[in-house]
Amino acid sequence: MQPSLGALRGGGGGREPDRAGCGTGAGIGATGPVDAPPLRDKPAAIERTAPMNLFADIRGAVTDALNAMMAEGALPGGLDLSAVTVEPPRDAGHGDMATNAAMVLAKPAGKKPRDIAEALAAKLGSDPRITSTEVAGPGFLNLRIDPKAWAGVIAAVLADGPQYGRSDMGQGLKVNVEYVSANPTGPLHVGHTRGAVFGDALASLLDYAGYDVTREYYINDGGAQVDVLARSVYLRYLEAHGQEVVFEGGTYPGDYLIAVGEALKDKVGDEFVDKGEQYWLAEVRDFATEAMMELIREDLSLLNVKMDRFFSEKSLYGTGKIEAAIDDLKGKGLIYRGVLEPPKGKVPEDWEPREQTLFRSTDHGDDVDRPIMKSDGSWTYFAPDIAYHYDKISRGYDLLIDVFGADHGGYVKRMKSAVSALSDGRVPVDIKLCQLVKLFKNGEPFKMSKRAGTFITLRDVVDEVGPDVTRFVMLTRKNDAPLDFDFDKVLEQSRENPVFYVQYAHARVSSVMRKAAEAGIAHDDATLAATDLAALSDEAELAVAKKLAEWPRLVEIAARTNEPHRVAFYLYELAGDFHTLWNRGNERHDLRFFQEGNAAATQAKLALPRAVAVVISAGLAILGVTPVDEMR
RNA sequence: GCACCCAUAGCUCAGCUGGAUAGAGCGCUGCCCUCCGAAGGCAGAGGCCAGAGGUUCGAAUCCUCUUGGGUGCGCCA
Repeated sequence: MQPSLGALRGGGGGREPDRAGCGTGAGIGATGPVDAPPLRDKPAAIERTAPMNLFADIRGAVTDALNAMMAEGALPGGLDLSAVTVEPPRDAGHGDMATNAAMVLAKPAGKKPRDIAEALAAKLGSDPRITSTEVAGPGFLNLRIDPKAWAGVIAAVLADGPQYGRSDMGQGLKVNVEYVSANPTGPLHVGHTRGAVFGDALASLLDYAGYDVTREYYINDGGAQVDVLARSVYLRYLEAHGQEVVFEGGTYPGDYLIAVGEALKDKVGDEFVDKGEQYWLAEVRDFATEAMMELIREDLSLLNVKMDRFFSEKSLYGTGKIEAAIDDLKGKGLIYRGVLEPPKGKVPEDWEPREQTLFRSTDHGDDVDRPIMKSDGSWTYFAPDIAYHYDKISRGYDLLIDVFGADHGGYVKRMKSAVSALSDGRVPVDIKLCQLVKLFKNGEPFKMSKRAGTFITLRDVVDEVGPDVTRFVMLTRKNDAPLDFDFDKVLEQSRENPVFYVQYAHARVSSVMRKAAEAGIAHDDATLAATDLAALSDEAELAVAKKLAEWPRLVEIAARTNEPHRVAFYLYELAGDFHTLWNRGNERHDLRFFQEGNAAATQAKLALPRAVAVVISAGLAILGVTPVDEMR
């Protein structure tokens, strides 16, 4: 396929800061520290029976044993067990799981770690799932797990299906994820694409982890940039009436406004021609903004991003909402008239002391107080955003997440301080910054045209590589690390390309299942789950089963840190373990999934690859990627 | 000047509320297809985790400082 990136869609909106524009400039982003976990004493909104989570189960066995030791006096009572972990050891030679219990409890218990470990080992020895225990290193307790337990994991995956890995960690807490929030002045570009994919995957991840998630888009339709948009559309409108127009500084010359100008002509005829701005500005602004939002919704739908709510900044004006939010702060003594110090070192040329209305954000962790009103009496960008977050808080969210572009790093502290002040510190807000996306083609930097208003859009990218590849690749880096996106490499079919590698694993499973179907072997999940899985004993098979056992744990870690990229990396690892096993079948026919002429043995072997497919599908669903049944 | 982010193998990057001998891909060297898709797999070489202190039983991870790179810094959004 020959890429057709030459046909760039023009676009405005590249100049003014845009809260979601990951690509609007070079920038190392700041991600605020993850806030304290939300309150956990609320009743769960949704009753869920958590699916099997072997690591959590074994941790439960460990804490039960520790509690018993406390009850028997082997340990002092009232120890805090929250720091006790059960993890896969980095070195597989150390066993299947390891707990740090003895080490973290040594000091508070006033005992030697190895003594605690020995006693704990004795208690755990009676657990049928634990075949051996070993005290090692500074006080680790290494556990070996009965192969039957791993087989149980496979059966659980097949029984739970896509629900395997779901967590009740979120306890139904309400979380609002705000993302994209691009200015309604043009189509979405590559930078927005990353924010859109990241926010959407994060929302899905949190849902999977048991939170009650709302996906929300804040429309910046209240500021000066929509006036610029209106003037730009007006020029296109005049053009549609046959006039020669010039796009001077501050207007958007992008082609995408031509159709809007024509549509405006169709609607109002020549009513606005040669009229003063005061006559048409408000109406053209509304018309243009609505057209841009329509465009943006279409762009989002190309990526299968579906918002629960679009929140208009404009709706905060003239409705008393901004005033109400500011009044709330005023009531807390956080609004005052004052003069800010000039920035040290680099003083702007036109700087002069000026009294303005300020928010005492320093009381809530900011470095300087922030102006909320301009000298002409209108609000700054910050003021409606305060009101917007006040609205979110009043809607009862337990946790807020904002996904911004890296160029909004300087905005993080004031937003956090505003939410802290408005909610009296009750509602945590985590602000995730997406770094820029660097485009490449054939390994060469893909330069955007210098011509004003020309850049690569979301639509360009999705048209070129498709929504699945776009989404997966955007999640192959941490949000705060810059991302290289090579139009050729992301379509390459090699291990280097994680999208392919994961999809290939899924396709291989589908291939085997097709083969089983052709041979007339029953291979539904219930049948496979009921087979004798004890036959799975090879190292490579157990490695895959162990990786499947980690999935519920991985989900919780990823959700706790608000880092959906962890899901993508996990799937890559799972696919790798699976490919290893697959290839081992070349030499060891007994490790093949399809056992020639032996339906029962084949069924037992098929359980594992089928479970792999289930988890890959579940993981890809979080990322918003469709699994494939065959590679083409 | 201040704030925030980043620094891990030659290159691109993971690294779990602090855990044992720091991992993967690419590249390099040597292997594996009469057999479920070799678009794959196995093995090897390759590291003072930017530097220096500190906290800890234990630090790539937390704190302080330094160096290097990036971003932001009163009526832009």
